[in-house]
Amino acid sequence: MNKTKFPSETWLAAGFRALTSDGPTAIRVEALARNLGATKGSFYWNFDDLPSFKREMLALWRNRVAEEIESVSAVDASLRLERLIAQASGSAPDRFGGRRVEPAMRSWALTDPAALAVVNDVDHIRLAFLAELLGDIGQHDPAVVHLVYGAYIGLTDLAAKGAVDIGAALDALLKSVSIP
Amino acid sequence: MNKTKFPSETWLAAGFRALTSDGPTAIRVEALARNLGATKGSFYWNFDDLPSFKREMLALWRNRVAEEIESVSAVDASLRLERLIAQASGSAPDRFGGRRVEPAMRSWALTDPAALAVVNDVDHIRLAFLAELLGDIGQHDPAVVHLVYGAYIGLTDLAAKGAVDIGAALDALLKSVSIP
DNA sequence: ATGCTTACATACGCCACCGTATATGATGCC
DNA sequence: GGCATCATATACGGTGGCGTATGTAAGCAT
Repeated sequence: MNKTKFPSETWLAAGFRALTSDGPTAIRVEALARNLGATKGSFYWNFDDLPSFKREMLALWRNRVAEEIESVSAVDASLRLERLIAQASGSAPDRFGGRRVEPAMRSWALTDPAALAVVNDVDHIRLAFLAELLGDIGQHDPAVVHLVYGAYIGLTDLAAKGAVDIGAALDALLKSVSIP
Repeated sequence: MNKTKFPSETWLAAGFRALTSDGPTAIRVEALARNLGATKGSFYWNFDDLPSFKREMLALWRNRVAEEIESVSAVDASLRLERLIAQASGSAPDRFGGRRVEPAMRSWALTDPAALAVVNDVDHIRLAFLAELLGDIGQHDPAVVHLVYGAYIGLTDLAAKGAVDIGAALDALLKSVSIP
């Protein structure tokens, strides 16, 4: 049997569930403890305090995004764009709450400077990679890079409420901006 | 001199300032009162309670969006798209917090069912209008309509943090999807 | 078996907030 | 000038959350 009933990963997963379902302010020690059937004692054993816990959540997400980009840049150059779209529109390999994480993180960034810093970091990582990919197919206009990324962000928001197919829309977009 | 020191519009404006700067949970009676130099007494004179106050905020925004659409649909058909872009990218005629209202509202909708209903309503209004405009220029693909709207949403989010020119990106998009 | 450490649980003080109940100053009316 | 009503202020009880301090049960070491 396991030694520890509530390891830090369990707490972090509960944090992401709270974030995606009820927003950043739902990340509260006692609420998480109730949901897990634990108490605050375990939380304060695993983490210094609530801000520290949030920092770990943000770092976790940032690393996951970086790994996703890495995994795409590892495939053959001619397949990267398709792969990127598949990853953006598919059921993301997201351990904590699926596609709803992206809107929740951006929402978080609107009010929390630490979250804003991480989201800005993530934006730079993805924009740089996207600029490279679009450059490879002859598209060098920075406005177009921003456009594609903006469309991705907006579509993840609309898709979180259903009724929008990210893949179809992004396909239409890339067909438009590519220079074949 | 004015008769009332803190009419309901003053409270609502403070509500929008709180929403755009610190998120929906910053809409709190005592915090608003502090910011205005008033006390809770005035708030509970003007509004039944906090949920009622939030309902008024949501209704106000919904009506403002509807008026914006109306104003665009009133101009000559050939100018509507340009006008729409100008309105989307320019310093919006927004009485409460400028362009930051849009991301804040969508953020609010992630956690509050009443806000979600209003945002969905607004989405339908704007998507219907956009489908009509794009149809006028021969673009009938629903995925493209979603794409353009998704780009608008995502770009308002990116623009709220600076570093992105909505107008340029939307211009590039419409150049791509139009069928001249 | 005794003691130390780990991983939690429980109990407490504190503060922020909501909503209500009550008080107070100003304004218009007669 | 007396009086009602308006608009706001003040005072209060109750809730829920944070962080800390303390309790406790199980594992391992010697």
